[in-house]
Amino acid sequence: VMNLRTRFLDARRKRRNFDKTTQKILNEYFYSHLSNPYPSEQVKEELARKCGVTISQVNNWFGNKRGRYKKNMLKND
Amino acid sequence: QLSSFSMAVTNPMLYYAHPWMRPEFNFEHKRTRQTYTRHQTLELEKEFHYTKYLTRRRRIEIAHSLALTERQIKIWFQNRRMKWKKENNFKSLNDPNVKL
DNA sequence: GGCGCCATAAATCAC
DNA sequence: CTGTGATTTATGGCG
Repeated sequence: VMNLRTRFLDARRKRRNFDKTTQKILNEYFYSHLSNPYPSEQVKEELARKCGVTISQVNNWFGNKRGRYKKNMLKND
Repeated sequence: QLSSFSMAVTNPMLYYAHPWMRPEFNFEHKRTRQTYTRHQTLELEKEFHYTKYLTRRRRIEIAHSLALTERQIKIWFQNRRMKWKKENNFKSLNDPNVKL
């Protein structure tokens, strides 16, 4: 569609899935804080460090997780 | 019959264990997002390259020429500034241990 | 008192 | 086709 312009600048193109350890750490935090899955900036840094990813990636992960978890709840109650 | 979504909007506490799971908008007018055309994006990028901040007058001009609202232009520039900041901030040594 | 920054939602993209 | 990490529109709070 409009993917010619960003064809060389888009980080979506070189996306790789996180490894199992990273998934485990993030999921553990998420599910053990289901009542409020919004880590503080300090916790985000800690998670990023432990997972070996950037803060932005942690933000992306939680954003996607919350949205998709919510959407899934809606689909099957 | 009502879908679980609209039921949830009617009775949020009944269907959602935690507040953050509650939808932002109700079922009938659910939030949608307009994707801008290649031309619109291109023009906006061009303008951003010229100035990071828009005057009111220029904002009106662009809004008319691209068939977008002033609000959309304003927000686009805000988002673009955030992106710009993100790009140029991470360039300058903030990462202790990030691979490639 | 609107404007910019920020965290975030939701939709969409690219793989 | 599905899943998932990243990016694009859009909101609301606060300064």
